[in-house]
Amino acid sequence: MDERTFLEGYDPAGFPAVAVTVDVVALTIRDGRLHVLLVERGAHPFAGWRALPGGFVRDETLDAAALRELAEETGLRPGEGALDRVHLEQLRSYGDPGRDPRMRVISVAYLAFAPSLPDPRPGSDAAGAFWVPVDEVAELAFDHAAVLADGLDRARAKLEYTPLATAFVGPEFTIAELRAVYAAVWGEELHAGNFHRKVLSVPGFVESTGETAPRAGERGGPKPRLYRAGDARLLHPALLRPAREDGIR
Amino acid sequence: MDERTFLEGYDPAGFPAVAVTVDVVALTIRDGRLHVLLVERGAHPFAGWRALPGGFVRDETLDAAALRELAEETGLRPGEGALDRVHLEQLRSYGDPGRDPRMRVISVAYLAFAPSLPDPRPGSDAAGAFWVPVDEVAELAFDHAAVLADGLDRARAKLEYTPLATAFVGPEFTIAELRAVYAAVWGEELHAGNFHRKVLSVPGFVESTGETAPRAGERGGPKPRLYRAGDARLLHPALLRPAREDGIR
DNA sequence: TTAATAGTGTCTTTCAGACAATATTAT
DNA sequence: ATAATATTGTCTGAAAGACACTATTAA
Repeated sequence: MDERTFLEGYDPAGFPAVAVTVDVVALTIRDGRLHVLLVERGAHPFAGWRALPGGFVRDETLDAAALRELAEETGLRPGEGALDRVHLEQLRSYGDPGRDPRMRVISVAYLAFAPSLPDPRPGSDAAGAFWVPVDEVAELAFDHAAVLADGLDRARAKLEYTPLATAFVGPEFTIAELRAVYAAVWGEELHAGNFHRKVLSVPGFVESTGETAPRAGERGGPKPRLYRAGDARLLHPALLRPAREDGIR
Repeated sequence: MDERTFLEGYDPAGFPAVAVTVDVVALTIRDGRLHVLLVERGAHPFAGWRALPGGFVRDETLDAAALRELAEETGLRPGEGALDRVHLEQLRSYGDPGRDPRMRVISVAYLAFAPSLPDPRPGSDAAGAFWVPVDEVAELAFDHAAVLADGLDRARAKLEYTPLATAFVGPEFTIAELRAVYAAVWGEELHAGNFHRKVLSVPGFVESTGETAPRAGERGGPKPRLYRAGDARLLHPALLRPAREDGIR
């Protein structure tokens, strides 16, 4: 039997029923605090609970499914600007039997990083969606609390050795804005002077626009210079996080 | 309708047929070279091609499925030693429509690191399995070449900031053996003296057994001291890879 | 004896982090 | 004027990498 004959006679129904979903950990920074996009579930199971936005995968790539879910839950449309600047990457998959009471569901989780997005409007399959500060997130449906925790770990780690922080700010930004991103994600203040020098010393992290902001901050100070994201994909040397417990045992 | 009523009336067959598989990138070091476990497919599709070991997920966790596939393809049994020392972690998932000609298949890929394992014996659903040096791997079935590439990237990166290298050696090892792991995975020689001092200076990476090897190397030299893996889960400071192109653009 | 290896010492350069100084701007 | 901020300078200590040296052992 050659491969063609085999495929023609192949019966896909011979496998156990498994569903595949994508769930998105969408992060943004508002008022200097890290927020995550949550929805309130309108349907069973976990009706009334908060959850990560997500849904079943259709005839599309996993990346496309994640972007589609994000667009649906935020009410933003691809091609209209805001969504096109979102950084999207796969986080990991979750598939314990019993994580969804309906049936076996494997969820491919994604991480999304965006500059401050507008308040979402309810999508079709969510009773509501909203940005919640990550340190105020209580119980979540399914195993979404673990997914969120993994997503935050990944985000915190990636700030160290990639230029990911630039995904949280606009196309032009000041060093202080970049520092605010690190402070919000890591949850600790950074020394302004050392941070400034360090960012400028990493090749390809940021590049000067030659311009300065039209106006200084609300509490005075010189007009800061403006920068854009550079072309580095890895930071070398990295911006290491201030000494957490050495070598987590 | 409450949640119980909903679940009782729920019909899982209402979803499009999707299959979920696990594929394993199993790495080991033999004769100082990094090898990957491959199988020769006996069944369509891609009959006769080489592929990563893997198969459909049953009623088990994804981790368990990966370990089971690894056991089946190597002929090793859990609980008998060798397999219990294998380090297993999820890599990422692959789900492009069309990556499997039979139907929509989402594959959750795993990375496995093991000390030198015996030659595998053929599993039930593989015509054969064998260790292949990673730099001699040619075409692979499905999108497994990309999966392998991602796995190698991950392995190379994790050597830098985790004690992963100790998963490639036995329970007691010499600094030179550890250095050989780094050399094999990174594909470049490391300075023996600096490596030695560096490894010992990272807290929790290795701990001395107090013993020395009964015999020196084949080409002379003093009897090296023996070490075990320490309790660190992250290396701090990290063992950075020798200057690849700065900040891969 | 020879050659290779284990382990240590030293020096230079780079970088992180603490601290200080100066200039600029909103209020 | 005052206070806060942007940016740059200086200093110390840690760490990476180059190189050298000694002691030990197989062949």
